[in-house]
This record gives sequence, structure tokens and C-alpha cells, in this order.
Amino acid sequence: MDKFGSIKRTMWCGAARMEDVGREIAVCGWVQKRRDLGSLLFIDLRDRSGILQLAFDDKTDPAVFEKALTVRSEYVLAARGVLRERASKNYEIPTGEVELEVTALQILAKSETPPFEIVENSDVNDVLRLKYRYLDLRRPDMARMLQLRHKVVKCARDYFDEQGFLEIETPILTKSTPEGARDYLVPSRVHPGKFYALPQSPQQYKQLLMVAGVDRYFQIARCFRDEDLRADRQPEFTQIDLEMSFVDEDDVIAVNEGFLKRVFKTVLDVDIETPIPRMPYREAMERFGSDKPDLRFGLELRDVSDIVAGCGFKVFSGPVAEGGSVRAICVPGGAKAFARKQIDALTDFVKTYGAKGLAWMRLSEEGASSSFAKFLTEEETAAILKRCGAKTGDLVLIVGDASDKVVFAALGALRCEVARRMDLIPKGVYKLVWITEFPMFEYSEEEGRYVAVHHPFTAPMDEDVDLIETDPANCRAKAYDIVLNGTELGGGSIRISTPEMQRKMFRALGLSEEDAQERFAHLLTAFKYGAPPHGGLAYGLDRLVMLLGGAESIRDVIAFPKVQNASEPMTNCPDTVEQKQLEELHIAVAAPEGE
RNA sequence: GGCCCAGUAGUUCAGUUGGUUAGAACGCCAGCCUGUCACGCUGGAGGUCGACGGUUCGAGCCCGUUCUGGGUCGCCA
Repeated sequence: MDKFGSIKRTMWCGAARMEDVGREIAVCGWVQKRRDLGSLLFIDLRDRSGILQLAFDDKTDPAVFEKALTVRSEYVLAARGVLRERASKNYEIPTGEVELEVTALQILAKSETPPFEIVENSDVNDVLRLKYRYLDLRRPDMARMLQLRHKVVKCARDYFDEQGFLEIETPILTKSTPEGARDYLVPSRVHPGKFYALPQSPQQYKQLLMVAGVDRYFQIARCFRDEDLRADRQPEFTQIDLEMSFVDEDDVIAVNEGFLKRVFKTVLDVDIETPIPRMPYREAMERFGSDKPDLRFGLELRDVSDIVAGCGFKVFSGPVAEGGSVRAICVPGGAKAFARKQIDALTDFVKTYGAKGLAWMRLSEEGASSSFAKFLTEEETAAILKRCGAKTGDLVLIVGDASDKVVFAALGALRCEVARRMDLIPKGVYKLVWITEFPMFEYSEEEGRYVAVHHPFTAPMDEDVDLIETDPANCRAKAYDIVLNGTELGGGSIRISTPEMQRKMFRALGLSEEDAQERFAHLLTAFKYGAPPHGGLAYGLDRLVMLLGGAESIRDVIAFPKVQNASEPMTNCPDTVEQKQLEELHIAVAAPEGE
């Protein structure tokens, strides 16, 4: 092993080009590959920028050649020499026309054979990758993803700085205000029996910053939610969080359209059209069965409740009578694409969303077949087909349920599933949409009360203020989500900024005056001293990077992510702690079940 | 908490109806090779078939339990 020092890097591996030929350069990196041709030896040296071929010849310098022969995969090298044009070129890689004729070589570290090959697009299983994440991150696609993430964050800092925003850090140790997701708790040593909570978002702090006169705040904010993981959900994640004073919805949306335009141009060189279209929540649900509609394809929902309300088929008339609905999607060309077996699979699919079943009609060239036509009159069937715009060759899929929520969930998901199966989703297309006019409240069967759809600091729409008390279910909020290709990228709202309205809101949520005071005294008190009208938005940075980078999982854009049971295979956390630590924190741990 | 899927060499996988000594590719090791870049050629090492239990003359394969991971519903203001 050689001592580091005599060879200092002058160039990244991936930067060498024809115009550098003849220069003496030095590079550092890891051995990607060694090709031994006898008295000729090539080593591909890799750093985060790319790969450069090192060339060794036993006649030119036998000592350097002998040393190069001992090198293995993932050894760390420093190499100096003169860059030269290759005798035979490789046009597949950016540095493929040149190579380094090495005259000085240092082996800075040896390496055992890694547990998996460090190559692009490897499909090694996730746990192994995460256990050796530092090796996984050497892979060019992963290195690129980290660089892309940096670019997005830098773009956010640059843009919001230009727009007059101040970046301000808010606490990680905060007060638990149980409304929404489960909190991660941190025990206090100084206050026995008391706990901090890790922030689910900096929501209340950023509102207090508005009261403080900061006027425009942003933060790259780490957030924590103790809920089950998904492909696009991690227990700790990062928001681009911002808040503005003296603004209405249009102001917040305008600033953020500027940011989105910038980030798409900077990162992907894609021009997005502004203003970005807006769609009220109700319309999104009616047309797409989702508050995050994917607008890259059609397959819109059609309400056929009125047609089947009085029909003889209980599966259809029942839900309508019980206050629900019956809705359909028409799949052009679906009659051929979906045989009975595939339709059965779709039926199982909608059942996972609570639907009782899936009614269907195939309009094949050879004639129609259907799961429901025999229960309806010809006129009723014809009216359904007309409503859907169904033609020969199409497939009509129908879900009815006493709960609109179930119908929308099932058909909204089904529409995406069908589009995936029929390959209807165009590549390289970015469809952004603002979803607006969200409901303020949603009735929670579990809690037996109304809960905030967004959060309890969201302001109602001016024309719906009175509905908070008279008809909460129909009260709409000044809330908006930005949706990209069927994924919620971010969301925000105009906030309540008077103590009266905030109290009214807490009352509607079934929070007593005492409870509200206990949990939110800081906010209610602050509002007494002159809170400016304010509002903001937060992006899920990880999701944004995932979509921009074309990653399939949020794990691919986070340096050290957790696996599904919220543990981390590399450090093996969470883990037990010493009894002494527990005692200092005044914590007694019950023995795990079964011990 | 529910449902679905997967677990075989270092890695990615194949393994027929339950039947001899569990295979391939890549990787690894050794030898040869002067223009490779998925280098090539020759040879070699490498396996508790996730674990436990059961059925059977016999289990990688069938059954049960369990562990690990992935996806998903619930959950995620």
C-alpha cells in the first residue's frame, strides 16, 4: 500500500477528452475492471464522474506494469501519466477516445471482492444493496441520482433566494400534537416522563415565522412520520417547505410555478407550460376517481347512476338507493385485450379497494358478452353504452357501491391499472395539474367526528365560511395540491390567521377549548399579536427527485433509506440500548412478547 | 393488522411427475495471450436449497409453522 501524497488529482476520470491529449494529468478512483492481455494491461478507473481507461505496457515501464498486475476490482488507485489518443477507440463512453499512459501508480487501498458487482442497472436484491449501501452508491446510476438530488436542492435554494425567501431552520425536537400521523417520540432526560416529538412537518413553526415578520421562509426540511412504508414513503423524508405572508392562493401558486419551470428546465431541460392547469377536487374525483389524477391518458369515469337507479338489477340499483353511485370506464380496444381471465384479475384488483365486484361488457366483433346485460332492459344497456361512448371492440367496466368513496377509489385505481396493462402511458411526458377547492373536512368513522382533510390550520374558502358550522361536509378549503403524472408532488394552503377562525376550526374538529389551548396555545396566542394573512406549500423532495430521475422507488433517491419494517440493514437500527441509558431516561421496557 | 409475491453457489437465476453426485451465466482463483473495452482461451474452487417440524423407502420439489424481504389495502392532518 502506498502513502497518499505524491500523486495529487488534477482531473476527474469522466472529464478527459481529445482536447486534453498530450497533457500530464493525475486521476484517483476505484478499479472498475482489469483487462489483462499478457504484456498489455488495461484498467478502467472509476470515480463519481465516470470512467477513464488506464493503459500499462510491460516494455514501457516494467516496475509500474508489475504493480498494476497486482490490482483487483475496487482497489483504490492514484495514477499519473500523459493522456493519449487510443489506438482503438470506444465510442460507447464519453472518455472512450482517450486513455492514460500511466507512468506513476499508487495503490491507496486494497479491496476484498465485493459482495455484488458494482455495475450499472444491477438487479441485486434490496437488502444486500442496503447492507453495503456505500458499494451500491458507487454504481453510476446511483451516483447520478445523488447528483441529480443535489441539483434539485441547489435549484430550490437559488430560486427561492432570488424570490426573497430566507432559509431558516426549525427545531427537530418539538411538541407532539397528535392530529394526523403517528409521531416519533424522544424521551426527555431532564423531564422524567415527558417526550419530544420529531416534526411531521415544520407547519406550526413556519406559521409562527410569518407572525415574526419573516415574510418569506423556506427550508429543506427533514420530516418524520411513524407510519407503514411504501415504495414512495419513508419514515423520514425531506420537504422543500415554504411559507409567504400577504398572499392569496394565486400568489403562492405563481411563485411555485416559477420554481417548477426552473427545476424542470435545469434538471431535465424540459419546458413546462405555465400557468399550470387547475382542476377543482370535485371534478378530479368525478372524472378520474382520484385527487391526484394522471392526465397522461384518458379512460375517464362516467356516472351512470341515473340510468340504473330504477333498474331490476340490485347490484346497480341498490347502491344508488343507498346514496352511493354506479360509475363506468370505457376501455377502447379493451374487448380484445381483456379475456375473461384478465377481467377476473381486474375484479380481484378492484376488490382490494373495497369494491364488491366488477361488472363488465365486452363489445367484440363477434358480438357482445356481459356480466349484467341480462338483468337490464335493452334501453338501459344502450343508455349505458351511449353514456360511455362505447364502440365495437371496447370494454366497459362498472363499479357500484353505496359509498362514493369506494367507487372512486376502485375506478380511479382501475383506470391506472388498465392504462399500465394496455401500455397507454406515454414516456417522457410531464402532466402537471393543480388540484384546488379541497374539502375542509372528512368524516372519520373511526373517530366518530370530522377530521381535517389537509390540516387544522387551513383556511376555508370565503364563500364557504358559514358551512364550517352548518354543513362541514360541503365546506371547501383554500388548499391546493400540485400533481405530476398521478403523483402528489406537494400541497399547501392559505392558513387561518385569526384566533377567532382558528377556534372555530378546532370546535368543528371536536376539540374542546381546553384541548386546543393545551396543544396549540403557542399558535393561538401568537395570533393575538398581529398575524399577517399567509399561506405556503411543501414539496416531497424525494418524490420530486424520484420522478425527475425516473427512479422506481423513493429508496433510490435517498442515500441511506430504511426497508419496509423501518429498519436500516447497514447499521442495523433500531437497536436495543444499554440499561444505563434507559435509566437515565426514566424508561422501563416491557419484555417482548414470547420471552 | 389483512392480502399477494419471492427466498437454491459471492451475484442473477434454472431445476421436469418426489428418485443417482443440485446446474448455467457472471464473478472469484491459477495459467496463457500486445489494443482490450461484456477481451479471448484452458483449468479450478465455491451449496446447511432461509429456518424448524411433518408426510414418504426417499424431499430443493408435497404439507404445516416460522423468519427475511418486496408490493399493496388499512394507515399516512
